[in-house]
Amino acid sequence: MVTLAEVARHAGVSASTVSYVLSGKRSISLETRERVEASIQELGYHPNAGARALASSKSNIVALMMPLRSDMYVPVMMEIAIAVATTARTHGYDMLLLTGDEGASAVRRVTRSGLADAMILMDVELKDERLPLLRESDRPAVLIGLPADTTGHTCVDLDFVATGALCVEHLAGLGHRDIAVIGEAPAVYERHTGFAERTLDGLRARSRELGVRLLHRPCEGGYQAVAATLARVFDERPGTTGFIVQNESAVEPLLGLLRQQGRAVPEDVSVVAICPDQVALQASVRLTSVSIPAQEMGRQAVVRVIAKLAGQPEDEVALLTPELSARASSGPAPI
Amino acid sequence: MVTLAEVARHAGVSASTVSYVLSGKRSISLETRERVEASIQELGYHPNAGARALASSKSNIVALMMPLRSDMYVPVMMEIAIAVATTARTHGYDMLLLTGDEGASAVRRVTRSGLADAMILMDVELKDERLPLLRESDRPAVLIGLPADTTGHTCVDLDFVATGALCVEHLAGLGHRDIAVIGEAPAVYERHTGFAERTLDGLRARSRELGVRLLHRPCEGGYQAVAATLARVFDERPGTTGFIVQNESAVEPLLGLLRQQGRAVPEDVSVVAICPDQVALQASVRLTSVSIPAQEMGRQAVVRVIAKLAGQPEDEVALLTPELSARASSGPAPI
DNA sequence: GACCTGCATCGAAGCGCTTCGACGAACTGG
DNA sequence: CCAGTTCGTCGAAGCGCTTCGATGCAGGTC
Repeated sequence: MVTLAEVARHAGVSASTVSYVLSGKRSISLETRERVEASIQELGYHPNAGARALASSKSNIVALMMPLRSDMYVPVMMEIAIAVATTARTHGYDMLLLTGDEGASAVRRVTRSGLADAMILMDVELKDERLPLLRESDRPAVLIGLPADTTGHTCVDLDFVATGALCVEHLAGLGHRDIAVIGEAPAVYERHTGFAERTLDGLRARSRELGVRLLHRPCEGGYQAVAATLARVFDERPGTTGFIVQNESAVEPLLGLLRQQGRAVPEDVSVVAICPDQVALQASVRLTSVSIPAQEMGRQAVVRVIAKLAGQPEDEVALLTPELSARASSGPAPI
Repeated sequence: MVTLAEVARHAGVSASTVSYVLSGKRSISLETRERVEASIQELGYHPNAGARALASSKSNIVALMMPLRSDMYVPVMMEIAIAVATTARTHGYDMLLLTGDEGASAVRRVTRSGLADAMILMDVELKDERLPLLRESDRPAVLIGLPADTTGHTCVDLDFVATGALCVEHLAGLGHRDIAVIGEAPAVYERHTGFAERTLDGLRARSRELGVRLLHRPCEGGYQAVAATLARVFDERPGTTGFIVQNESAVEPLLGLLRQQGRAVPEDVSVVAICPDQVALQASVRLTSVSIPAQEMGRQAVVRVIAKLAGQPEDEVALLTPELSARASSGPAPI
C-alpha cells in the first residue's frame, strides 16, 4: 500500500504538505499542489481510511439502520437504501448497512466505536427503543418516519396524514360515497408503525369532513388474504365504489379479483393506491396513486444528516407533500 | 469516548493486557480477565474502529457492491444484501453497501484505502470491468454470479443451467410438448448477464434431449409487455401448453391474462416460474417454481469470503443445486 | 533598513489501538 | 537446587494520518 509519506518523498515535500493538499485546509502554492497531485496519480495513492479516522476522529461513514422485518414493503426500503448510499457518496461518505436483527444495541456499538459519524434510521416506530440510545450518543442522526415524540430529533417522512386525506378527496370529488381501505397487515398496526396510523388518521378525518363513509380493513398481502378481505367489505358495504389500497402487495390481487367478479375498473369501482410510481405503472390497470417518494426521502435524510455533521443544528420534522397522479383506475362514481 | 487506556487504569492493568483480554491472543489469568471485563462493562467501552483498523490493518468490514440498474429483480437483491449483512455480523464484520454508480473505480478506492477487508460483488456480468481491478488488489473477493472466465475467482451462484433443465423436465414429464419461455427483459440479454444466458442454455439443451419444442421470448415486466409477448407466442405456437417464466415481474400479469383469455391454470396451460418462494406463494395461483435461494447465496458468499480472509485459499465455483416445488400451477398436459 | 504581515512549508506530537520482545514468578525435571 | 519452561503481564514501538505551532521568505510600509 502506498502511504502519505511515500507520496511526500516522491513529490519532494513533507507529509503535512501532502495532507494539506488533500484537505485544502491551508493554502498551498499552485506549483507544489500540482506536483503533489501528480505524485498521487502516479503512485495510485488512496489515503488509509483507518488512519484518517483515527487522526481526525471522522470515519466518513454514515450508518443506515434497516428493520429486519419483511412485512414492510421491500422495494421502498431498497430504493431508500440505494438513494442513501449514492447521495452519501456525492458528499464523500460511504454507507454502512445495519440490519435490525442486532437490535438497538447496534446503535451504541456503531456510535461508540466511531465506526460511523452519523446514523439514519428507517422504519421508525412510534415508541422506538433505538431513540433513547440515539439521544445518549452525541452523533447526529436522522429518522425516516416519525416517532411519537419528535423533540430533539430530525425526521424525514412523507406526510401520511395528507396522503390519506388526498386519497379521500380524490374519490369524494369523483362522487364516491362509500370507500373501503385495504390497509396494511394487522402486524403493522400492532407494532404501532407511525405511517400506517397517520394515514388512517388522514383518511378518517377527511372522510368525516367530506361526509364520506369509510371502512378500514387491515389486510395481509397475497391473493387469499385480499380475497377474504374483499368479500367481507362487500358483505358489510355492498355499495362500496371506491378502494384505497395501502398495502402495495394487495394491489394486483385486488385488481384481479375485481375483474374476476365482473366489476369493471374504473366504471364500477375506482381504485387509488399508495405506492411507488413504478408499481402504479406496471399494474394491470394504470393506477391512480399517491406515490411514495422513497428516493427523495433517502436523499433528504442524507442531506440533513450531513448538514448536522457540519454543525448546522436542525431539529425539525420535514414532511414531504404527497402528490396524487390520476390515472386509469379511478373515475366518476356510478349512479 | 472511553479508551483502552482508561479501561486499563480502571482495572489496574496495562493497556496491552486489556487488548489481549479483548483479542484472546495471549493467555490471561481468569482473575485479571474478569476484572478487565467488569471494567469494560462498567465504563461502557467500545474499541475505536479507526484505531483498530490502523493498528491491525483490518477494518472488519466487507463491502457489498450492488448494481445500480433496476432491471434486476429487486427483492432478490434485497434479500441477498440483508443476508450478507446479518451473516457478516455473526462473524464480527460490518457491511458497507456500494452502489454501482461509482463504477469499477469503487473497487480500487475501497480496497486501496483499506476501508473494507474484502468484497462481494453482485450481479456479475460475463465480461465484468470490475474483475481486472479485483485481481490487481490483494483483497479477497467473492462473486455472486458467474463471469465468462472464473479462473482465480471464487463464485457463488444458483446453477442456472440445471434450473433451466429442471423446468423443462418438469413440464415434459407432465406431457407438455410445446413450451414457451417468458424471458428476461431484452436489456438483460444485451448486457450478457450470465444467469439469463445460462438458464437459456439449460432450457434449450434439455428440451433438445427430451424432444420438446421450446420458444423463447425476452419480455419486459408489466402488463402491457406480457400481453404483447403472450399474443405473439400463441400466434406462433397455438399449441403451447407450458410456460416457463423467468422474469418474475411477468408472473402475475401472465396469470391474469391467461385467466382473462379463459385458459385455465393448470388444466389448459401449466406455468413454472423461476422466482423466490415468497413470490410463488403469494401469487394468485400457488406457483410451481424453482426458487432462487437469495438468502443462501448471500450467506455462502460471506462464509467463503471470510474463509479466504482467514487464509484458506478457495478459488472455486460453488453452484447451488436448484429445487423445484410442484404446486398448483402445473399439471398434466391436456390431450 | 528595520519592521511587520501573510504565505507556503516543515517538524513533531499525537489519535487509540495491536503486537513484539522482555521479564519476573511459578513450576518442572534431573 | 539450579537450569529450563511456561505463564501472565508490561512497556514501547509503530500503524498512517491530521493538525498545531514554528519557521523561512517575499513583499509592503514608514
